[in-house]
Amino acid sequence: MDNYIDVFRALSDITRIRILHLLLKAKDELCICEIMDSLQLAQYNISKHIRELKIAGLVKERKEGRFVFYSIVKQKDEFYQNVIKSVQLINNSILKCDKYRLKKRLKLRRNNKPILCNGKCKKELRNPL
Amino acid sequence: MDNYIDVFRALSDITRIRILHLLLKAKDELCICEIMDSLQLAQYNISKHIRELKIAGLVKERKEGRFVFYSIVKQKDEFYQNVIKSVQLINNSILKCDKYRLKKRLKLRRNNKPILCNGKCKKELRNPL
DNA sequence: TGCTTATATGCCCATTTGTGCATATTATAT
DNA sequence: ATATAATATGCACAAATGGGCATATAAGCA
Repeated sequence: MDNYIDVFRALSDITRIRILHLLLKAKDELCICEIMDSLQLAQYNISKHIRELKIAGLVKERKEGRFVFYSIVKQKDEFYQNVIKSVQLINNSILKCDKYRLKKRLKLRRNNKPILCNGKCKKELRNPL
Repeated sequence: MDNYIDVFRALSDITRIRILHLLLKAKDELCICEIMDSLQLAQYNISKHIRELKIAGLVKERKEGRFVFYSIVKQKDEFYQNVIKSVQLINNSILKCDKYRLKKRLKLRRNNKPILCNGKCKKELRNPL
């Protein structure tokens, strides 16, 4: 972890903090569609922000079928761990709402896989809130 | 400390990290002229960056005569303390050089006050390296 | 093969950011 | 008063940033 500036820059955006909080809360992998529904933001937006989190070394991906699952990178580096802890200490109403929507969204999983929103599944299903 | 984004943004610049490291290393107040000589950057540059650190709540000032002394804000807030710790964990050669120059610069103090560079004191004195 | 869904990316544009330069402000000393 | 030194700030400009939009890519399914 020698890209200190990149890490801080990645954290200097509210959307990226929201994404990290979701991933920390889930303690698991999330896919883009689940994140976008939880944050109620456009897909391309989430995708671009996650890319920056990956570049900063904060998030990693795992591809499975048509899905890409993202999760927090676990590092031994003390700097990294401190930074993650700082992120976890952030607390405000927006983050709470995000987590509430995530909870609802995760209930739509089947076999621990995100639902396929084929055809009739539009916004009604995606945004249970 | 609810301006999380501002704090991370303030830390996402190498010059500001260098300034914070000097202040942490000095464990004391430093004035602009000492910082600019240590970092070998223009005065207006340091001044502007310090302003952002102040806005983020990371640095405070104390005016005394023609000097303005800057120092790290001591906060009880856990988020803030974690962030400062993260900054302290950063370590690279640039920061080492800065601290070396600071050490030399501080030796020029008289009565624990920065030297006044009146007249003949030009770059020769200011940049002992 | 063709269709649908999940994700990524390229382009445009408005805003922000960092730096250089000049100059303003404030305080001190002569 | 005036000159000098320490610090702050306004302006210009190039570069980076984030969002919106359209579209590309890739995988699964009918």
